[in-house]
Amino acid sequence: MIRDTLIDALGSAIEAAGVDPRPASIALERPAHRDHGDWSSNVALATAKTVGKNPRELAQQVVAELQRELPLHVEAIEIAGPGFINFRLAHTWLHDVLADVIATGQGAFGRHSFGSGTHINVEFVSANPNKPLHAGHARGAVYGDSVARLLEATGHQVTRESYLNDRGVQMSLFADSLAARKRGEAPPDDGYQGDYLIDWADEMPDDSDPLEWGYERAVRSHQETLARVNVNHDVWFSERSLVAGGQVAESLAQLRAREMAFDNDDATWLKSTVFGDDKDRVLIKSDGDFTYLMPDIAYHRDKFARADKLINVWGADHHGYIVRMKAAVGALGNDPDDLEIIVTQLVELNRDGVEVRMSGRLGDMVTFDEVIDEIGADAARFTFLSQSMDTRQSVDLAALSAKSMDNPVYYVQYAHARIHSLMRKAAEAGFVFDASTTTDLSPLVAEREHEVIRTLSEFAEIVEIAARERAPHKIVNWLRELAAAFHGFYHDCYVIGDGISSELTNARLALIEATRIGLRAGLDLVGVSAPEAM
RNA sequence: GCGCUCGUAGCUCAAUUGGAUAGAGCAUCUGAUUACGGAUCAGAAGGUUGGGGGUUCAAGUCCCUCCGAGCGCGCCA
Repeated sequence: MIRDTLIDALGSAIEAAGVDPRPASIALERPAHRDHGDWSSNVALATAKTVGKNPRELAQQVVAELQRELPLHVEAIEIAGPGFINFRLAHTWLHDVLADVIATGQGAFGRHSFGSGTHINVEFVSANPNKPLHAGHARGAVYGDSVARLLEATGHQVTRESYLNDRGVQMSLFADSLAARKRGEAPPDDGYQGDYLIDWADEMPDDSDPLEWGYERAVRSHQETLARVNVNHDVWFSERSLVAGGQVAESLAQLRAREMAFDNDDATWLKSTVFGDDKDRVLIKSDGDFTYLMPDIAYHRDKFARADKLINVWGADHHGYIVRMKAAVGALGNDPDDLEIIVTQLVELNRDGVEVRMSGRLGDMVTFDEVIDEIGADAARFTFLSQSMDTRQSVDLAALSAKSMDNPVYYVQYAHARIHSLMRKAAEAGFVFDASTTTDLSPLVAEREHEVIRTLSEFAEIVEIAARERAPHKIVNWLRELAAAFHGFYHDCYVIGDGISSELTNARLALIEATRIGLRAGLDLVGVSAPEAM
């Protein structure tokens, strides 16, 4: 890769220039502005101080060494600003990139292996199994799944998991509410009021246990909804199974053995303050019941027995529990850093500028299914993944339901469909791209063509960063850039036609094939379909 | 009151984790096609990155302090 070539060259030049001490690492990045070349390094700036030299002077020395024998593809090296070293590359670089994309192929493009040997459990959704998923679950669901996709693409072994809170007061209330509906009565005042229970009661056979039947019905509802947006969990983990299997008791015994649990005021407490929590937390109440925390601890203990690292995707309203959950993990003897808790900020849903409620006890909520019905699975995934989970997201359903400019997913999918259309046209004209034969890429000299390849060249790096930072929105942004570069190319550069030589047609077919690979690979990572026609 | 997450163009959001002149889309205005799908392309305009101070070669990014927003703060789950 060109990146390694340049870093190696810089390293050698720094050594030859007699820099001492030598920098621990050499940064190489893509400048924000094209004027600053294709690649840039701030190594002179970063090193100057410790060496006691002026940054530009140091850059001069390094560049003088580099000039002795220019690295492959390098056309010019310049010093700019306070001491940046900028590399300007020949077109041959991009031709190599393009050939490499095609040789790599769709299945492997942008993939890495640095996660090999690490098993990560990604827990997400984990909604209470007593009502349909609501719109507020959507963001976390597609986010968790795309993080899992990114982890898989970087070599990790991944388990997608959802936790079921299937015991306790809420489940009894749920069963009572369902039973009441079955009798044609209103649910208890503190029960579940939503109309969905009327439908479920209708479906329920007369001789069924409302709790067991309702529980299974709710889980099935979650699974069916998630499947519509390409989310399929490997494990649906039952809280009841932990209690029944004795793992809660074992976990408590383990905490006691480690002197991380103690009795006080007729209750049993976790020493979470040892791990930075504000106060110790109750595990067993004075009435003898568990708090929610105790089974959660047993659950995380179980997950750690099955995976190396845990990722929990939580909604913003749960951020207050992060410290105590990590403390609990530490108390069990695991490294708290091996439990990564990601909080997704809320989504504000609007319809024509008016806010709609996403959840509510009375059942006046917008369900996840309704969102999918309204805007489609692809738009739902693309939209909810399009920005960082750190900030609150504002979404207008009316704008997204229209196949319009407000909806970037079509812009990207349209690029993919256009490529297939082009290939069909090319085939009619007798041109069929064949990846197994070498194509002469030297006719690709237009800036529009280079922009497409330059964007493709960034993909592998973007995938790595997106995976490490758990940031699928970076893939979404890259897809928009690639689509934009392609549409620009498409507009200015004809692939087939009277004035186009067969050599140029073949080279451009290679370009659009590589673009197709890129679009497909990126869309796969965010779980959005890549249609061949729209 | 305390804590967490934030505050970037009229709107919705980026910004390679400290890099060079803060970028896209939408909306607004102006243009482009006798050929491959106009769900397209090009251009213009739009900013004191909430305010103030600090750190350094360099700050939207780090620190302090105000202002504002969302969400939490139970022997509920």
